[in-house]
Amino acid sequence: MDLNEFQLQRRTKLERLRSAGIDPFPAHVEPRTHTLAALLERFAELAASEAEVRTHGRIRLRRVMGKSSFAHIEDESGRVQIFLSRRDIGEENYDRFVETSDLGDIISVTGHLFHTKTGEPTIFVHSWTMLAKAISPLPEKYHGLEDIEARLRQRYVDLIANEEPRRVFRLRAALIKAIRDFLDDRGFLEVETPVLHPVYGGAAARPFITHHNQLHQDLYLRIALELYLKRLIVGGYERVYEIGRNFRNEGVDRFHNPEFTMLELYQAYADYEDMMELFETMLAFVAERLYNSTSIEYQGQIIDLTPPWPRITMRDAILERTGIDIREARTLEALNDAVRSRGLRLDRKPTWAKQVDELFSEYVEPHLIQPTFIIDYPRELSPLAKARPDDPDFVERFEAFIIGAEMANAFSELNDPFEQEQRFLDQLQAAAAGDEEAMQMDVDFLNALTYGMPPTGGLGSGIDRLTMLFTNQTTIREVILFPHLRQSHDA
RNA sequence: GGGCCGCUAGCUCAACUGGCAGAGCAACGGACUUUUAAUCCGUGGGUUCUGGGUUCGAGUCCCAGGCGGCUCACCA
Repeated sequence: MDLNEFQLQRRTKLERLRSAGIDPFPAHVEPRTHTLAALLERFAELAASEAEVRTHGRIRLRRVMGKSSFAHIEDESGRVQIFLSRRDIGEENYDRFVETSDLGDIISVTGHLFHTKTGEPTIFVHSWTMLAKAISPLPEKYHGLEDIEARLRQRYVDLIANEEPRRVFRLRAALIKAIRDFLDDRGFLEVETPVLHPVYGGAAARPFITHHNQLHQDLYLRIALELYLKRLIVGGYERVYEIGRNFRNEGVDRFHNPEFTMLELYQAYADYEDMMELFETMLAFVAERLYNSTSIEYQGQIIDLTPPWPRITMRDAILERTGIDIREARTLEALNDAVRSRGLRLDRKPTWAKQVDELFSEYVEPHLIQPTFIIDYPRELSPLAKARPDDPDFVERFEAFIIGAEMANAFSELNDPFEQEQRFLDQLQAAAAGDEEAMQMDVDFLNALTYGMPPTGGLGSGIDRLTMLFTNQTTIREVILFPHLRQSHDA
């Protein structure tokens, strides 16, 4: 380790402790009688009895004033002031505090509780010990750590210095627990399926490739959970879900990280309408759990998650925003003509369905701030979804949008093995034509369907984006503890 | 990947059209037994992201590269 000036100073203090026979990283810790929050909660009672308490924490503020000192120590639960007096604690103990402790050190104190004359609840320290000497200095006590790159590369420092990320990641955990509770109560079984896939599928995305040395086999990190969960529906579990990491070899931006957490769930004897009911109910449940309300605030706007949410067909949504009826303009040429005649600016896509998707992304999606279900997608975009009986160019699929971002994707699952085979063949053709995100043929999945999969509704939802919504964050990296960054040269 | 912007002390930030690299916090030394981002006096601390170039002189201008942010493209 190369130590800078500050670290060398602290190491000298550490050595001073050692030569006084004190281990700056002791193996044994006397258990605390209270966390800091618990001390504050029971302060009146504890102060009145003058009971001796023991508690631990990191020194966050330190004010040495000659023969007495104040400091604030912090643990996960909170922050409390401590007071040390040279007369009361003993010269050796006191001087050791002044000479060897620093901001950032983790210490243990015993003492009784009292109010200072300004009324602050304070621990009157009887004794203190070092639990872990901090060698590196903390960021500035008032501004904390603000440099975004430093915050992400050294999240541990960010979490010490800044309250906001601590709040966000507690809420993230509460959100995931709320989802589990909701699904468990509805009779869903939580399962775990492979991360390493011999064939990737279930989504349109490019995979990460890895290799099993012993088996001489290339494997893909999963891009979706879908195809294994549906195998379980074939197997007879009627309600399954998995919350797990997906990996997609795509760009990184404020809505995308190469690895991200996905919820997927499948329910037998259900369709996409049931999935809409489930999703809107689930998010309202989460909001109630986290905020005691089905309305939440996001970036200054009130987002009302109260069910039911509006359902708009993709056709109507596009018609409303652009005046183009995709049921009229049914070919790529006709669609391009319509786009051109209205003077809309749009990238050219190779197929009708992709052009429809482009039109939607460009002109509709950014406007979907309040929760909205967009339903009935072009079949080509959805190779795993069941076609609408009344119009087989469209499928029974919806995506849920909130704050202009896709929060869920769901369909009535295609369970006809022959049609599924044809859809895979269409994908292979697209791949041959240069579509890098086209799906692979999954022969074993087709085999599973030949044993009969009940009519099933399936839904996927990005946990990271839900967390953004529920923690009022504008970028995904603020809701992922260690988001992906390019390798730094000083790392 | 393209465009634009940024990178200065441990942290938060200054430094005019090129002219001695600074402040606050933190640190170190001193004063101080009820402070609250303690206060007061003093001191030290720099690969100005890296490497080239222009210039008497570069944090500042030019070229190349690194990392980050925003944005466009792709994706959830």
